[in-house]
Amino acid sequence: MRMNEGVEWALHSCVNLTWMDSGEAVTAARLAAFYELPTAYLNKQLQALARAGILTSTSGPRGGFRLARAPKDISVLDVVTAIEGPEEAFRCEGILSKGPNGREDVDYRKHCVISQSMRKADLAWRKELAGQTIAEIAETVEKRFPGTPGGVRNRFANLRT
Amino acid sequence: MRMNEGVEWALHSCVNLTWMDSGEAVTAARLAAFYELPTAYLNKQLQALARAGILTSTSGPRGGFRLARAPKDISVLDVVTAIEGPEEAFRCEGILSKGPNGREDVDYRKHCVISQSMRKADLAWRKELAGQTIAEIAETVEKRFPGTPGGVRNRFANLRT
DNA sequence: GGCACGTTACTCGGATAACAACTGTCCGAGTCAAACCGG
DNA sequence: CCGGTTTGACTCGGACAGTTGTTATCCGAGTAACGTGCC
Repeated sequence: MRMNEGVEWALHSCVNLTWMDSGEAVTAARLAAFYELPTAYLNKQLQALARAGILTSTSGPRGGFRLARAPKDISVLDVVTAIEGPEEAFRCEGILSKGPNGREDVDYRKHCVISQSMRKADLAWRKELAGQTIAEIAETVEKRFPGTPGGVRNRFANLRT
Repeated sequence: MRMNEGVEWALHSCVNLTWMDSGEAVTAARLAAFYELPTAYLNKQLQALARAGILTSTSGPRGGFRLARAPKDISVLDVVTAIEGPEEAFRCEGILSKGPNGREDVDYRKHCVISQSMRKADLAWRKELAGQTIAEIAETVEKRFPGTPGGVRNRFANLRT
């Protein structure tokens, strides 16, 4: 049960985009170079964020990605879901239907006690992620390292893509 | 981020073992036949549970698996961890070390705000799983379907491996 | 000088390979039970 | 009849393939800016 590496990249990229002057797009190449990541693959993740409505993408010169809405309206769960997909980690295949008194027409994802238990944990996880926003993360970073926003803008400006 | 299928199998098998007369071992073949699962692969998962100290295994005739301790002392998290391993789903690779002011000697798994946020959610998930025991699950099933324990013992007895 | 147009370079986007992990299978080492043999 | 021994079958355990999902890469469609020429 490993989470996609792209989740970490996407979260960091979203936080970095928070600090850009609004209206200024950043290309996938620059976002990748920022952390020395593979450009094309990060682009793939950014596409997923764009499809999910978290980013907007612009083609051509001066194009790139920018946040589609205010950072306070983007939860960590939004980003995770955009990359990982909406389905939960635990897969109830309903093996009870093969057991004694098992029925094919029963949705064991809803009725199986074990499935319920796992779902409960999954909901707790999602709730925690939904309670955190990109804005809060950016704020916390700014408090601990006040020079960060400027440093990030500076790096993007001087990056040799 | 998909969880191993073996987690579902392992949980159901543990609950079924709860209902066996203590001291009576059940072979991997029977546990697998119960839900029409691939025997050898389930055996692999049961081995993991044995390594984790959740089950004890016995070789030879009349051998098989049995619970290593009381069901109330086996949490769902124990089973999940035995199959999936102890590491958390989100992998912080510490990409901040490649960014501006990044340091190689800093453990970003501890200091990165994003990593902390993901870890917080992971802990909530684990806490939820740790709060559920195999005994509680078995109890809930017994309350809803009182005939289950007897039915399970019966099926194991009559199973043509 | 201003505007329209063609060119050009740049960017995303999806289609395509390489790799790793999960899934599934097989056969051997060890073990326990039963059968057998001798006393 | 009883105990020790041998045999044999049974079970787990780890080593070995097949399949799916993740990681990485490449090239084309579209686009916006720029330069050019015309009015």
